[in-house]
Amino acid sequence: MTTEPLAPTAVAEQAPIPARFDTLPLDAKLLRAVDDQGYATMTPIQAKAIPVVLSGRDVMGAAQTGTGKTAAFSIPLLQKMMRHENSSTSPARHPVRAVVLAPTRELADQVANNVKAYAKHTNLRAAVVFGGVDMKPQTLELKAGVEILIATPGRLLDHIEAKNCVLNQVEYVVLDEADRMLDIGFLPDLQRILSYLPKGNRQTLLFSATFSPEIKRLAGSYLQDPELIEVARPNATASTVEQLFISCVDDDKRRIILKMLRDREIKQAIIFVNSKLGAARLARSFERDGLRTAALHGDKSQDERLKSLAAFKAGEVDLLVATDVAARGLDIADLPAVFNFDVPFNAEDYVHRIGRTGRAGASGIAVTMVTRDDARLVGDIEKLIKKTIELGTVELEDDRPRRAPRSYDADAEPRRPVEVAPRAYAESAPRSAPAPRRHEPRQSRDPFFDKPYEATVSDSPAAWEKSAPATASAPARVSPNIRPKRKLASLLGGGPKA
DNA sequence: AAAAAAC
Repeated sequence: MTTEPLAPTAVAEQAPIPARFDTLPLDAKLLRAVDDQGYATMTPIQAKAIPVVLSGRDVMGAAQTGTGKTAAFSIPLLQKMMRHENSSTSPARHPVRAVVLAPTRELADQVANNVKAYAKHTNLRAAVVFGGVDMKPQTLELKAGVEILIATPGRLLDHIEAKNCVLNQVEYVVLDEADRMLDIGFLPDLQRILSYLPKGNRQTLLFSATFSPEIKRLAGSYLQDPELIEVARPNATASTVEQLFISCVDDDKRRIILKMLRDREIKQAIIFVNSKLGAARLARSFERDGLRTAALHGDKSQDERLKSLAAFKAGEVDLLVATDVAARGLDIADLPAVFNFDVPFNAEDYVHRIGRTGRAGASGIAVTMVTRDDARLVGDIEKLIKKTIELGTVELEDDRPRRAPRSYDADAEPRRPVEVAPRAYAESAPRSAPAPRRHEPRQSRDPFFDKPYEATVSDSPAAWEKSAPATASAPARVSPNIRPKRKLASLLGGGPKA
């Protein structure tokens, strides 16, 4: 019996070599499309789920945000459907065989674009239908024949009842964001849709990053002999997202966000709020601050919604102020940060909101503004994700008379008193180098981004202006990521109105 | 306390 410790190298964990897509029994047309997308190796959920979906089993799949769930169901789905692939132009030869449901229009659109990309070398046809836009173009597409139909529930029912599509040959049903699709708000529509599908022989696939025990139980009644695939504990947040709570008062939220954007040199961020009106107002406020801002919420026309999202994805705006319409599924490449201006009412929504950053292995930061009234919601979140999140404060340089402090934990024993000045979170940085952590996208779209920038800890507009590198050739910049349309001093002077 | 999803 030896007690000799193993050499460190001997116990060092060998990272498993990720399996490649081309080791799977997939048609060359699909492998080519996957390769076209730039993917070679599978994520854990893909490696586990694809063979099971191919085997024909029902699946309930849980994996963290940003780990490739869409590909995990759409690639094997297409593979199975290719067995009856045909090049006929007759609509009758292209009956709807797969229905994919998503909880928001933008997500349905995104999923459809993904499915179309994977299907592009096949003869399978995919289409998306969602509300808020003219039905006619969708109707024409449906009548021309579509094998894979991606939809939001309401508009799909509209088309079914208008007899624009027939679902009596559907073999596959996918619920993306399945726990949302099964919750009380969607369940009636979902059940009606399912009532139009043939009984029996159907493969059902449920995917989400969050599954409550109740939803899991409910989901079981929609599945036959399902395989439960969990590559992480359900409700786990992505490990690539650094999370932070900031104890504050309502009046300071906006300026704290501005300060953190600047101190951490955050290029782009989604700011989540709990109401449509709040989103519209906050977006206007950031706009007045001179920041390139777009709003995304359900009171906007669908045209405006799609434009806001497209402008944000294109980097034409830096801030997207959104309600929970943007909480789930949306894939915005290399988004460096998410702010919760309001703590979400549902802890699950917190997981999804912060999952807009830190996707596909990129790093991200998620900052949640917490007031005293939010104590219970914060508790719910930490319980759900089984994690305690660092709670800090951000000092604003501020001469204004203040109301009595009402920040979260103001009276309690400070839980984790942290000064969120730039250096407080640079754990890896030595004290002598108090540089703020930078959240660089993998590919910088901003030629100014890597320019040296002297961070300041001041929140005063005057100091903010001073820190801007002004040259004759380049316009004055307050930070590499925030481009003022007007002088900030004239905008921020006096701070926000109560 | 809200949002989302059909017209």
